[in-house]
Amino acid sequence: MAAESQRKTTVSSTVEDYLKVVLKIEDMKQRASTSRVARHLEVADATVTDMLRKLKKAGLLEYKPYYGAALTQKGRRMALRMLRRHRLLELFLHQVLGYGWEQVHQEAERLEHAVSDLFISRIDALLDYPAQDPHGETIPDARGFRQVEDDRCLAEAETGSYTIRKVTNSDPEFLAYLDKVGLRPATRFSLQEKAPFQGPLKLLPESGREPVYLGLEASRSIFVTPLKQRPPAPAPLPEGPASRAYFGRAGRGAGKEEE
Amino acid sequence: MAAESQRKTTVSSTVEDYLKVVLKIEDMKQRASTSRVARHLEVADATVTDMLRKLKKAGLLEYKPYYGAALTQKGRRMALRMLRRHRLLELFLHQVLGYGWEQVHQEAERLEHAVSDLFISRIDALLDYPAQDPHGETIPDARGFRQVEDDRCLAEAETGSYTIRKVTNSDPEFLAYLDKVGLRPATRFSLQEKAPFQGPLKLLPESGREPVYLGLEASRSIFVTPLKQRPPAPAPLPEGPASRAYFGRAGRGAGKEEE
DNA sequence: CCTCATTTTTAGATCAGTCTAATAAATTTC
DNA sequence: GAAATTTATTAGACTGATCTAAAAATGAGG
Repeated sequence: MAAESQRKTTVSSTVEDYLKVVLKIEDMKQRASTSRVARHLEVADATVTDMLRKLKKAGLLEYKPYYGAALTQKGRRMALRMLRRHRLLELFLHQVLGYGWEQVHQEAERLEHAVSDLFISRIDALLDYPAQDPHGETIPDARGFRQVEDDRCLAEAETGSYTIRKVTNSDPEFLAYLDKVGLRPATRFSLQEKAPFQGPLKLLPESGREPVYLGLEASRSIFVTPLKQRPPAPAPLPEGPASRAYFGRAGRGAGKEEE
Repeated sequence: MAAESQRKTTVSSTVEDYLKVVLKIEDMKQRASTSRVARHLEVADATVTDMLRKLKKAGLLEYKPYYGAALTQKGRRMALRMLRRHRLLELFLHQVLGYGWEQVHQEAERLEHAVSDLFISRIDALLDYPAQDPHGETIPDARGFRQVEDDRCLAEAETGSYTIRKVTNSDPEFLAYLDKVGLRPATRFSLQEKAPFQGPLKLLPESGREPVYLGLEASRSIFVTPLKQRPPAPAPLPEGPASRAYFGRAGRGAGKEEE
């Protein structure tokens, strides 16, 4: 092994949160500027400046004053580890403890800093090595690899038939609402109309009762895959809020790997 | 509701640890002196002095300088809440995630500060409202009541037949050893000899192969109930390290309630 | 290329929890 | 009951994470 390789640095849960946020911002193809990081973490800008300098010193990210931060290999590894923990925990809470999908985020947010690697590997096995969390987000594998999917944002979709792949919004109110109107990962629906000028979208969920009207802003956090005529198989996604049973499912979809 | 009743004070996990330790010391019928608390928490005495004064100010305990601390109602309620969380978590880790009984303590120690009340009530239900943790310790109920058992310490027992009720020691090495020689809660054994002058005890576990020799010190953390001739029913205690199934068991033994 | 608004950093402070070293109270021993 | 020992408290300092207010850099528009 080379000189300065994988020493298992242990960091505070605060540092873990900073790394997670920088990863999230980079994933959105944005620059991880001081103020952006501060907004996500709800702390003062000055606090972030200090912290970024500290994280740079620790080799977890690069930092250029007045510009912003970018994760290093090491920082990225740690951030992905947290992402994996978070999502596995969310799925565990949903599947084993019957949490609603609007409840899982908050609890996972605290647990991800507290559980051991053993805990994570046990729930991973218990859940049969799942690939998605209850919001449809990809769970990075133990080495930090993630499937890269090409799903598109509902806000940019044409009218037509789709399956919901993931919902990237952790606001409990919003998620509870989607759940109520029957929109969750793996749900099929048709997008019937898009009103112009930021107008609402009209969707018809497959279990087709009432049409659902959704604001443009809301539609930005819903990602879909187009349905190519007669869908071949039900989309592979865990489901059912209070199902206590463990569920199984192996194999991954097609797609590239990242990281 | 009266004026200054149950306002839900939220405290740091450090405070939770102090309260737990004071409860533990009081349970051992000892005075919660500064140094004793410091020893349990592995911090400097001076730190404890400060903290006890702070906890007194918060109404969580009484504190007399140069004497020590005693929990108030409020402090006791919080300490029992932590005890319940800790023990439920231990059992959960053992029963659902297949942790060995020597592994559960350390993980629960971190989780008890991180999980929500919802988490606790879900695992409580999942485990079917259990009364003992994997070490045989009583789990306080949601209101903070505990069964008071009259079991005696093996160190003070006469030769004869016993059932192991609980093991009050969280040292993984020690627990792994007991497990190896087949001594766990609910195990029946006969105490065959006690060597004089702090000498070892000779026990024969019911699944009687080899006799086991145990130092006097070790025997202090093992609590037993005498076996009255032909035992009527197997002792009620969850068991088996990697049993993934949920287990059920209702009802409580005879015994007084406390707190 | 100069000015103004925005963004970022610096400076200085606070808070919780901890430490060590020095002092003081309590207890034990002779 | 005075001296010695043990136990506890005070004093002063540090660390990590945060804040506010003031100063400085960036970059956009004229």
